[in-house]
Amino acid sequence: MPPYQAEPLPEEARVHLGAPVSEFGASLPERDAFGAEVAPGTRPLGYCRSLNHTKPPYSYISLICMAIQQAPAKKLTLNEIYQWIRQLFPYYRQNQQRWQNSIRHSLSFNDCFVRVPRSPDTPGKGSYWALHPDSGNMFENGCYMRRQKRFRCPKTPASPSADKGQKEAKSGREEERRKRTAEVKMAPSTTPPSVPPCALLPRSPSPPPPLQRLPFPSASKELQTHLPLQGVAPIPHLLNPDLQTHTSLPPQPEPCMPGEPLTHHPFSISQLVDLQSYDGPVGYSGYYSSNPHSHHYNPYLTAREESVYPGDSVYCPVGLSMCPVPIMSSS
DNA sequence: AATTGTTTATACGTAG
DNA sequence: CTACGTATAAACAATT
Ligand SMILES: [Mg+2]
Repeated sequence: MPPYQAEPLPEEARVHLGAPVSEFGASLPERDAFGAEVAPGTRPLGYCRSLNHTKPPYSYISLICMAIQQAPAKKLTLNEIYQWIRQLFPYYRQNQQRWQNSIRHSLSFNDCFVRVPRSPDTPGKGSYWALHPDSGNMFENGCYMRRQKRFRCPKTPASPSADKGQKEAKSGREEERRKRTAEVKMAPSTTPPSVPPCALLPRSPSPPPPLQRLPFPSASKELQTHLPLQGVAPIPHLLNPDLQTHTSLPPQPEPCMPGEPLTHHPFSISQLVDLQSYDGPVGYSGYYSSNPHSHHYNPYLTAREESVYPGDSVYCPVGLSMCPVPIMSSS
């Protein structure tokens, strides 16, 4: 038996099939791609793409950052991170063993995440995870899949003499690289349906990242404080109704209040909110560029792990990339 | 025992 | 091409 066997049937399935039985027991209001509440039975017919969630264009690192930053306390337990992600992105309702392992790995491996000892004697396992004070805004460039440089804890291990960086002299042969796309996954015969317009249309033509604050689906204190051991809705609402209305957005332009001293991590996820419950290639309001002479990491083109179920069509905007691409069109 | 956390190894795609 | 950032798997150790 495989190490991890996929959930028999993604809890998701049921949810989408009508029974609003969230994994939290309570009837969590279903959200559409834009975070709008979907009344039971009100779902548009074509909406039922239950198991066709494409992988959100965010690295685990960025997801974790978002989760942590939206938390009032700016710190979350592992499980809370899981929940936040799972809640927001239906895609992560599948293969949990897999991505959760990756999440753990990311937390440990990356210096930008630091472990914060748990409160005095709060019941529960594991400590909190927070962002390293100096990690800053790691995604300001708008590339959520790959940072230009990964934050390294300034601490130079061992002798501070530092001197030359004792780089990982790991040169060594990179070995064979063939295999590769040996067998090109024959797409589900059926030609991938043309990408839904919304998938390509920059929702907000607004140029780069205006750093509007756009609060995340805050788990509101309710969750935070009484984070139910298990079995209760941790994240009451993903979106503030008023926020969904794109009409009135920026409540506060500043991500941090004057009162908030030191370490603030402006994530500038700006329009990201629109991606809540990212359920397929909903319009990624951001930073795709078709700039020909610049190859940028395009998650849709390079998704390693299957982004969708076999047989399901996958919408993959092609020829686009993630990063803002220095388009100084102005010039 | 299960969850949480650390670590090693491999693979992939892009940046330079 | 190599270097780097990331994804994934897996083998543990630590904790509850
Ligand atoms: Mg760490």
